[in-house]
Amino acid sequence: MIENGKKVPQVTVKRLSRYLRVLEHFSEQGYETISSEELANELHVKPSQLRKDLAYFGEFGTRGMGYSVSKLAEVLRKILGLHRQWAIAIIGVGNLGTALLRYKGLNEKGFRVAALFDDDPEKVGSARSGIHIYHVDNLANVVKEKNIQIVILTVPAPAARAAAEAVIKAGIKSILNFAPVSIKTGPEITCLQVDIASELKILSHYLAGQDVSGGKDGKVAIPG
Amino acid sequence: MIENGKKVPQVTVKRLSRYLRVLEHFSEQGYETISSEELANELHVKPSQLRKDLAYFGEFGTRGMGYSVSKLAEVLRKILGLHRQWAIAIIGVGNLGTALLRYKGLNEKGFRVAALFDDDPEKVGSARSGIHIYHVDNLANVVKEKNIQIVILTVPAPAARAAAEAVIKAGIKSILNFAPVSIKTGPEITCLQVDIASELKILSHYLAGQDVSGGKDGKVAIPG
DNA sequence: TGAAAAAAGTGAAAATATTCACGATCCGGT
DNA sequence: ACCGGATCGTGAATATTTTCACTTTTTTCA
Repeated sequence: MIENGKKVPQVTVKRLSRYLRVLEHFSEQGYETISSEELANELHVKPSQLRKDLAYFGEFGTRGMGYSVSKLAEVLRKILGLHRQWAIAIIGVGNLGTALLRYKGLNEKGFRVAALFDDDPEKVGSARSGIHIYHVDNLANVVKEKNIQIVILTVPAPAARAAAEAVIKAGIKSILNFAPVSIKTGPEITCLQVDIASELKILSHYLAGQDVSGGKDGKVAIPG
Repeated sequence: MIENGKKVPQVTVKRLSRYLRVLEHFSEQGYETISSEELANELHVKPSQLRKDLAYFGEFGTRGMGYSVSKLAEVLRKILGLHRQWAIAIIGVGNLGTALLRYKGLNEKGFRVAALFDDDPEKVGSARSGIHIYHVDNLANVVKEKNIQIVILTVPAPAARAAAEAVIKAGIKSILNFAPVSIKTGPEITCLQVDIASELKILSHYLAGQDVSGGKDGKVAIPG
C-alpha cells in the first residue's frame, strides 16, 4: 500500500478520485501546474483539506509553484489503483443494472464489465451490450474464471442479502450495492452503498424543513 | 421544522431514512415494538447512535419497552417530509435518466416524476413511461407549472454545470446530481451527489491496497 | 407492592475530521 | 547570490461525530 503510516479516512479517498477528475480536465485544457487553491476551489473544498488529503500519501507539490498537473494525476491514479484493469460483474440485469452497464462512467479506463448475472430464466443465456448473462448459481465459477474483482449489486431488495452472501462466498472483496439493504461484511471487504431512495428522502427532509409551501396540511408537530 | 435546537448532521438524516426502511419491513412482519438494539443491528450501527440520532428530534421510545414500530415509523415519515407528495423532474433522458424513471425506489410513496427534460430534438416532445420530455429551455416554466421541487440531474458531465445553473435559476432547492461535476450552491440549496465512477475508484483503491494479485506488474511505489 | 430486568435518554469522553496559521522551500528577477 | 512573493507541508487548534457508561423510567412477575 502506498500510504505512509496512519490510516486514511474513506472521505479522503473519495475526494482523491474527485481531485483526479478535475486534474484530468485541467490537463486536457493544457495546464501544466495547478495550486492547491485552484484545484480545491473547483471542488468547493478548502485548499488545506486538499493538502492534508495528499499528505497521507506523501509530498507531491513544489512550494511556491503548486503541483504538476500530470505528475499529480499520475500519483492519484496509482493511489487509486487505476494503473490496473479491474473486471466487474453486475448482478441483477434490470433497469438499473442495464443502465449502469451502458453508463460511460462505468466503462472508464481501469474498469471493464466482464459478466452479468440474473436469476430470471428469460434473461439467462442472452447478452446485453455484448456481455453474457449468467445464472447467479454460477457466480463462484465465473468469478474465478474471469478473475472478477468488483461486484455491482442491482438486484431487488428482497434478493439482496442472499446475493451479497453468495458474492462474498465467491471471494469478492469489493461490492457496490445499489439495493436498499445494509450488508454486513467482514473488515477485509469493502462494501459501498448507493441508496437513491434514501437520497431523495434526505432532500425531502430539507424541503419539508424549509416548509416550502406552508400549505394547509403542512403540520409537522409530533404527537406525544 | 421538527428538530429541537442544535443542527442535525446530514449523516443523521441519512440514517433516519434507513431506520424507516427497516421499520417498515418489521411492520410488515407484524412486529409491534422494537428495541434500539434490534433496529440498530439490522443496519450495523451502534444502538447508542440510533438513540442519539433520534434525540435530535425528541423522545419517541418507552424505557423498558423500546419503540412502537408504527409510531416511530410515523415520526420518521414526518421528519423526512414524507407526508407530502414531491414532484420530481429528471434532466437528461439518457440511459441513467431513463433507468431512474423506471426504478422502483424513485416512485415510492411521497415522490412522483412529473416531467423529463433533454436538449436532444429527437427526444423532446416524446414521452417515456408516460412522462413528457420537455426541452431544457422550458425548465423554469414547467417547474412553476407542475410545482416541481426536486431535480435529478443525469446529464453528461460537460452539460452539468449549465444545467445546474438553470435549475437553480428556476428556483429549485433540492438537487440530486449524478453528473461527475461538483456543483456550487448557496446554503439554502441542498445538492447531493451520487458519483458512481468515484465509488468504483474507491473500491479500486482498497483492492490495490490489499494487493489482490501480487502479480508481476503490481508495483505501486511512488517515484520521487 | 416491591424487586429485578429491560431499555431509553443523555452528559461526558473519545475518536475523527477539518481548518488554521505559520515555518519551510522554491522560483524568478535583479 | 540575494530578495520578495508564492505556495506547499504540517503541528496545533477547532469542530464534529461516535461511543461509552451511567441515570431514569417502565414493565413484568412473584
